[in-house]
Amino acid sequence: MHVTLPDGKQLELQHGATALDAAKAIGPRLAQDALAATANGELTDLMTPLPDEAAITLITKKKPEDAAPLFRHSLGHVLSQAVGEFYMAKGFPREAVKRGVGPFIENGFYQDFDLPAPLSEEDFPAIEGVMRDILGRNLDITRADVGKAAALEQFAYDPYKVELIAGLPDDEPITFYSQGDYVDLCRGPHFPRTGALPTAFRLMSTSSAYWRGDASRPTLQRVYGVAFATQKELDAYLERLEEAKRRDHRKLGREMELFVIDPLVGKGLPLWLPNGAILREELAAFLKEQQFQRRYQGVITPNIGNLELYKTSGHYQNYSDSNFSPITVDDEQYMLKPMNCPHHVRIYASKPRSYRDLPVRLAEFGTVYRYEQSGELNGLTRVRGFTQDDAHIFCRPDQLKKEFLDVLDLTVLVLATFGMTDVRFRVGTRDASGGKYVGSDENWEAAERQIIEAVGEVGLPFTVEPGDAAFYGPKLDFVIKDVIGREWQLGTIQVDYNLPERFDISYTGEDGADHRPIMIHRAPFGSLERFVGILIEHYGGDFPLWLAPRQVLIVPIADRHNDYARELEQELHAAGLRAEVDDSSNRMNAKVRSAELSKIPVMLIVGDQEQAGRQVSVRERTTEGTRERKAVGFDDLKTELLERYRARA
RNA sequence: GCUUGUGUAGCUCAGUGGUAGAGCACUCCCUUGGUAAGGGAGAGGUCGUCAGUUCAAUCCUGACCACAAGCUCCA
Repeated sequence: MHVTLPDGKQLELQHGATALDAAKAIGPRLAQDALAATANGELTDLMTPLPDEAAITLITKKKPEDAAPLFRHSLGHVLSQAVGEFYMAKGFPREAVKRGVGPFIENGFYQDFDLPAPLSEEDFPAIEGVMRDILGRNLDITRADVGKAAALEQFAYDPYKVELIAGLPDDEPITFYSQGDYVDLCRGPHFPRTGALPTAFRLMSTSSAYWRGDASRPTLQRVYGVAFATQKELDAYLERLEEAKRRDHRKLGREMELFVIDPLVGKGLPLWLPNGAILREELAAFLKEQQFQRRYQGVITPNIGNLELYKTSGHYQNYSDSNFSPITVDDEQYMLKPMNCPHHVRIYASKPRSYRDLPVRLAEFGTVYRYEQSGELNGLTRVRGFTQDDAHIFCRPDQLKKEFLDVLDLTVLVLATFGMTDVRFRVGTRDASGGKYVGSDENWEAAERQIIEAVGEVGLPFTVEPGDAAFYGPKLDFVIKDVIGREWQLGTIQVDYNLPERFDISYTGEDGADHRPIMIHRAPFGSLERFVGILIEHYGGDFPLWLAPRQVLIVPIADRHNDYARELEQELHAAGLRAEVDDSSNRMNAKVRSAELSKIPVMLIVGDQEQAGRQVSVRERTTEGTRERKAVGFDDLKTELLERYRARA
């Protein structure tokens, strides 16, 4: 076989040779330092046979981070081994610990266990201790091919492994990786020995995980760990987690009095406090202005609807699990509205439509209710009652592309307005097998094709995810990462040929005949709840002036300046700015501190000097830090603030 | 819904088998201070809920409720 090295040098090795063989052929020193390799661009380990034509690079202890997935995976095995030893030390037999899967993940690894007694996070220091001990033993990690029968015999005690092995093809060898007396079914790749693994790891949490992700199968206990090549990287990662905690919208939401979730009202049903309501209203006003310019028309629809409506739309049948149960009134059944679309369709159908009327763009901040599983609820980002910035565009086929592009343009504008750059565009299409979709194949294909075309035309990077479509049509979602890397879907655009058909809506064409309109569903924010939640974390509570619930705080230095301060407050308020006076008996330093902690963007400090010349001393929070200006004319400042407010800066 | 945790004053958290404490916030008094904490006093708690064990439970046990992390799910 043929191996090409990064410098272009060629090696001729025996068939089945490994990266270690290649390293040995180059030199004994390299063979000693090598930890992993890439073959034709893919990470591999030192013990797996190379392909017959391989361009390889060797990864040594100088740059272990290049092989992070490998050491994370190996540390997962070390965890698995350590947990086994931990339970044996408690007197359980070796076979008592059964294991699900244990892959590497973004910053670390996890391992699923079926344990004889639950593991708690208090056990982590002890288990980490065993792990470090295993690293200290410097066990060789070896790879072996075994036959299926032997594999089944080896893991006869472990039903999970048996199931995994049984699912593997009969004729291909099954690989095991071992270190010391620990053996696991594994495809690899791994580090060559436990002593080479980084010690910068930490066990983070446990959780339940369904065997094979299936809620009807047994629950396993999953242990998560993070691991990095160096302690410095681990520390930086932990610091990021701390930062995420500081920015957590649930914490800031309470501190800044934006919202509360009151169990007496109901879980997943947030109450917007005055400060939060301001945020929400500012966002709504921003979008309404845009929609007005783009010729949308506002509509308002009720929060419940007749069950027949949702049977016609298909929401009732297709999403029975996530609807609130119907309410019976006078022999009729009603349901809390899970979607605004059916209502908007009926508004479209409320009068005959001509091709001249199209497109019809109906917009509503519509509140919907969905029964989310209790474990899914999360602050504002996952709730049971929320308001979508919804709109439905009914258009002719020849208008579809232009309309879609306009919606895309609006969404890009929204994201840009908030400086959201780490956004992923995801095209959700049907998956071939699924039966939950309504409508004809040709409609689906046309819709999917047009979304992909339009997105391509705008030049946005996107991924296509089969199976991610709505039941009535494919969609384009905007997905943003929060501070700790969790992804949240924000806006969505969906092309729908099916609801118009289900509701049998039409327009009269130029030819005098009836034609079927196409619907676009769109929500640039997605939901106001989730968007505000993400926005709080995005800004860390430091909102720009236009969004800040408390914009200006006037700080009188002594009581004798209170009247002047109140006078300024009156004027700012009359001009439409959210201003307050801190007339408490605190010292001015304390007032400044308290305003800073409240993240109020503009502070006006007034004392004798300012009062004499109708001036203010300005202290502002900016992304670059504190900015101070002394002796600023109040009227100029007011004009400046108003301009910034109107410009949404 | 599942697993592991957590639940004590508005917030952040101590604490004990003999019915509770701090800091901040709040109220009042003193202080009138020039860009991140002036001083003092006071008020505030059914120790998540309901059962059980006990002479006695905030503490131990159980169930429930809520919350957190993750899993599953997300029109």
